[in-house]
Amino acid sequence: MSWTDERIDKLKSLWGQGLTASQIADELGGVSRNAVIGKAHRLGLESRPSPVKAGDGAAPAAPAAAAASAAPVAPPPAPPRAEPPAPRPAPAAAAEPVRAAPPPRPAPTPAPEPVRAAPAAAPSANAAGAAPAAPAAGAAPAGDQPVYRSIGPGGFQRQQPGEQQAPIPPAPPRRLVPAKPAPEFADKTSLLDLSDRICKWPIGHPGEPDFHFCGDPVNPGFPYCVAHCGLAYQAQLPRRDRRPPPLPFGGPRR
DNA sequence: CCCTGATTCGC
DNA sequence: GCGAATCAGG
Repeated sequence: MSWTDERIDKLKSLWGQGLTASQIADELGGVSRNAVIGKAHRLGLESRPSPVKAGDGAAPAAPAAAAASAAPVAPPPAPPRAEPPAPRPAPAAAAEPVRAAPPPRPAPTPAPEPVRAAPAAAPSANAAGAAPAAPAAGAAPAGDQPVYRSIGPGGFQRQQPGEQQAPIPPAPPRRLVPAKPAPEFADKTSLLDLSDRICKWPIGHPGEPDFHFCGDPVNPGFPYCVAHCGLAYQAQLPRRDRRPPPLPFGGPRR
């Protein structure tokens, strides 16, 4: 396969839509993922966030590469690609990539505050109980008994060198109280209100004060109401048949 | 392991 | 110019 104008156009288009190189390669057929990437770069297409250099601008200077080519001439200090933070705003607006369109995932439950904290299972004896031999004031330990010094309400600390042990962490003086539903959410659909019959579409964001769920009756067979199904599900045609103007969502059930 | 994009380098 | 091989992070 060669890079005809058509194929190049398609590559540009798909690349611009955010499809991965693999997907584009599938779409085009006859080329490998590498070929797509190579071509894209040669075309000067805007690079996309790579898992390799995703993070901050920690420019990983001249990487391996040079290894193979036993470069006789020492490469100069070489400013490692002063690539600026690339303000890639992403087209987003119009052409939402049909495929990778991240539907506002039904937020996996916002973890409603751990009401019941750890059972405080067995931090093996907290303060009170296990402390070996509380030293009554001046109680002189007989013989080679280690000496303990109270370090507060949490426990004791050995004083003899060589016999060290992490002090027992004081138990948190907190009293755990069952969470009560904030009154201002009374009419909102909370996590606890979710069921098979009501729309679980999240409204707002977990952690925000007014986060709640849609709560409308579901589109039977779906976790969301009809309206939100429209947002959550988008028609996914077989690759071969996909065309730029994507069909409206809400296609027939599988 | 899988995936990803970037890069190199022989062709 | 092309793309397999390789790298490196998720």
